[in-house]
Amino acid sequence: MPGKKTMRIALVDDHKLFRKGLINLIEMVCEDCTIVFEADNGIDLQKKLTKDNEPDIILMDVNMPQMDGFASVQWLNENFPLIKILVISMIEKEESIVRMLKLGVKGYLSKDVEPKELGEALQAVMDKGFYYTDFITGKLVHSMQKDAPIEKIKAEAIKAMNERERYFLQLSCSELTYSEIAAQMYLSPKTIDGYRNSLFEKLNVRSRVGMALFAVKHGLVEI
Amino acid sequence: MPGKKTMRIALVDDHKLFRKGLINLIEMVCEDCTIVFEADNGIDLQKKLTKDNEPDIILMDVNMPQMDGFASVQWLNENFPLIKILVISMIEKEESIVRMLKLGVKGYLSKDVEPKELGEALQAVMDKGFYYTDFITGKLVHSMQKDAPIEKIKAEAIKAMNERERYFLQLSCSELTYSEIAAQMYLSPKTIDGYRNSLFEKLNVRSRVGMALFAVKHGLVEI
DNA sequence: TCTATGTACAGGCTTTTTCCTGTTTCTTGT
DNA sequence: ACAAGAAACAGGAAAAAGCCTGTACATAGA
Repeated sequence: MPGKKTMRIALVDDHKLFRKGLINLIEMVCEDCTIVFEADNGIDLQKKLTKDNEPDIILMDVNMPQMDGFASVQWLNENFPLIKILVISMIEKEESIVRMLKLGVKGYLSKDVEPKELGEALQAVMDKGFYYTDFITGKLVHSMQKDAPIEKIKAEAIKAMNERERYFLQLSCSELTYSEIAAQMYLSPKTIDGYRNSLFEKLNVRSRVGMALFAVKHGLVEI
Repeated sequence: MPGKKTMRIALVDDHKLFRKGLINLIEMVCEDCTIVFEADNGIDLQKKLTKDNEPDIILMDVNMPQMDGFASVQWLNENFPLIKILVISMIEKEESIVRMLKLGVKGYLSKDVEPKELGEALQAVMDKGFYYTDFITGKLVHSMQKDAPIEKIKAEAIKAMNERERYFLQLSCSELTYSEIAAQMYLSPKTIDGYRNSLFEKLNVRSRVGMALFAVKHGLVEI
């Protein structure tokens, strides 16, 4: 075994029993690991975490009283951005997983993870900075894809637009007035009136706000 | 070796030499694999792919003349949604990778992949439906995170809002007129005027469209 | 008690948006 | 050559949005 430098770990979970079990596991699978401290929730974490006892990795629960995992991760991002966070949760809802990943956590494990995998996860987070299982990756990819499939009706509406209309739609997603848009497109404001009216009908909206939101929702404009 | 049913594979790549090399590789690492056909690009694929020779997996290049990988995948999604697509590309730009993943490809390999890994990838796609390496997952996660971090100024703007303002902002992201919003909030339209003005200033926008786009961009409202 | 602050609201005004009903011009199919 | 449809444009007008200034009232500090 190569002499790896010791890994400093902290736990945030409201179930004391689970925490103790986890500590046992960690000590089993990882001889170079030190448990720096334990906390019951985010509030408790804020009290116990100081610059003198910064862990390398925090094992974080999601559901906790007072201050949950999301809030805790956010707080850590702002105050201790270098600490790597590994979520250990019973929640396997795609939404939670994706939300946590967006917050930048380095991994997401189920609470009934095998001890062996826990060790691998810790090692991976230390060595390459993250540990994402196939399950998590699958959720992630799925969540990316699901906002792609547009309902058929809308898809047709979008197809019904031509290039000029698309361009007009883009410009409408801004703080330009229609007069300014007209200038930009080298058209009369009255022509812009026509574009707006036909798009309102095609997209089934009643106002410029509705039109802009439609465009954003369906990825027709980047914001 | 368990008797796996034979795996039908097709290749789409404009480099004939590379295709031939790939076929050799596949035959080396996978004895149950059959090459159904090869195509030079998407147009050629459309000609050669029929209901009688549907492969299980298509190995797809990204850069190709006439009809590239993106267009080809899109066409396949619409016409042969069951065929699994494994991208083999020299392009490792995050944007391309993510775009392909959004289109639903089952894996993304580099052209200088080891033969062994190619075999594993094929097997994984057949068995569990996808094959995502750490590299790809990393790109994916990074691309999700990068649109999350809100510039500090904006973050402060968001914090500066109170509950009522947030609610007003939500209602503004609709086709309701301000009068209707006023009714909804049990306030006078004139008060709504005030809300709008203060939000315009806080969020640094000049129109309701700008305000709505801000809200969407920063996840303050779901659309 | 005085004062600053925040919230609700009004009048009055300009600009922008939205919605009509037309005209002209150009292209396209027959 | 001619009808049909589109794209560009106009006049006119109502509704909505946007922008001032200013008042009333409650409430939290000093």
